[in-house]
Amino acid sequence: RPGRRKAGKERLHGSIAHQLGVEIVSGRHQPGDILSNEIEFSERLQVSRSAYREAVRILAAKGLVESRPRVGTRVTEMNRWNLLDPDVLAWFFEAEPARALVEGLFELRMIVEPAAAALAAERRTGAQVEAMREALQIMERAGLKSEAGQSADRDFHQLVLDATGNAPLASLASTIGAGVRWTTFYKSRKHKLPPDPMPEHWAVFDAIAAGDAGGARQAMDVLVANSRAQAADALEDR
Amino acid sequence: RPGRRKAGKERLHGSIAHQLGVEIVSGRHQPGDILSNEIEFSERLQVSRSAYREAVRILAAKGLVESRPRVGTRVTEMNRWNLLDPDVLAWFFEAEPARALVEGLFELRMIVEPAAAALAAERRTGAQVEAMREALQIMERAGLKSEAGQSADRDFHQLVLDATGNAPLASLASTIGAGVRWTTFYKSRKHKLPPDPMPEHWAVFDAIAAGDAGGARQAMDVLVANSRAQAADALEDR
DNA sequence: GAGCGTCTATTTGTCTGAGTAATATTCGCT
DNA sequence: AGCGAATATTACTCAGACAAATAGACGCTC
Repeated sequence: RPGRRKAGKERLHGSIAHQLGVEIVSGRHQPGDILSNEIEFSERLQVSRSAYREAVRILAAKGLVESRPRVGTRVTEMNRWNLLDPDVLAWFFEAEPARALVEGLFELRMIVEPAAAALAAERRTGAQVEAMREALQIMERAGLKSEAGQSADRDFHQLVLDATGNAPLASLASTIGAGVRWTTFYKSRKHKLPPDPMPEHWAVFDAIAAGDAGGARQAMDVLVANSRAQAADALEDR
Repeated sequence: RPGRRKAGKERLHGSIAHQLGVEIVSGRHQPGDILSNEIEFSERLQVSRSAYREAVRILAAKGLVESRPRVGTRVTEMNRWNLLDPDVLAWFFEAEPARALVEGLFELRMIVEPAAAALAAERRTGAQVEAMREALQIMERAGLKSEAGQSADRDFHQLVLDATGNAPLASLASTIGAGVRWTTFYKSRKHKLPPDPMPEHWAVFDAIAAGDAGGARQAMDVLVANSRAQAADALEDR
């Protein structure tokens, strides 16, 4: 009972996976490193072997480690990691993520989200348009500093991706959502308060509502580019 | 010891996760369904509770199920699934994947790969160019019907993504690679033999080697579009 | 001395059975 | 009818044993 780390609502195996995951993505355990054997490791963590093993299964499912008899559990090469797994990404952001990763994620956003906005403009239903409007209104009222505002922001982007009717594309949302969360977090630490992002959001909305694919692409491009610029500023600061 | 399914080199927990994963993505277990409790399920499968539990941890790590005390293990809604997880995708393709999923994946390829090719053209190193050339030469010699040829095809696409220097983007490769594999599989079943894809591949290569971003984007666009068209044909057949 | 099969020790993998913790449901009380 | 406590069900955690796989050492053969 020595206060397991981050013991929120996570189970024991989950919190161990969490802890180990962070230690891996932050470089505390390098690729190629072999973790101590199950018995030793579980004893050091003061948990049963089963709990530890279930944690390892979780990490293995995300590509972070690989277990083999007689060898042990080895941290895999980074190119085998499932970087688009929501948990893995969250673990990256928990420890300070490498600059290259953040830039890579925004580059991916710049590729995917404008294209998604264009598809959404062509395929969105009326109900989806209304849901988007509502999200933006909440966002406008609550402001980006509040939890409700940030949540509405994420909802909006998720709604756009859902409106594409493309499940794999929408699946990127959780990934990208994590990036957005991180950005807004660091934004709030900056003295120079960021420009109001609402006009850009409404521009995206208007184009999607009007069924204007090209306009939606352009508007989303502007939106993500600004977000990216602010993240770049935040990266400068440290 | 009643011949576990797909008992290749997978461990017991892995093969159970595999089997259950396929049953879930193929709709045999619908979202919202609750799996029988651990004791009953593990007894039905004739395995220990630990093996079954580790399998469930794997599925939970990929977002397919969710376990809670007093409720059981429930299949989650599809929008929570990690569709970009290589295993999940492989499970989809093992059972016949829904038409919408295949189309969605190709749509995603059409968005991502041309953009990636453009980035690769700007950033590739000399060594990467040589590796790409080699892959295409192997592909040319071995032909697409052989395992070596298909492997070289995958290598080429992977190399292009690696050359972007963008890790999250490259992480999409395993996903997209799975799609490519599936396409070539069904292509080979079609009577009308598909057009020779080598010229398109060389066009992509030439543009990347020349550092021509726009040309690389265009060439990759053509390549993926053709692949998509062939997949569409294959979908027609069934 | 080189190559090849065998043997062994180490590690993960699997099994069993017990007890704990969390929580949806039920029941009784107000 | 609403609310609070008891209950039953389920996953969760633990402990200890045995099985299977395999990297590396060893010894044998030629």
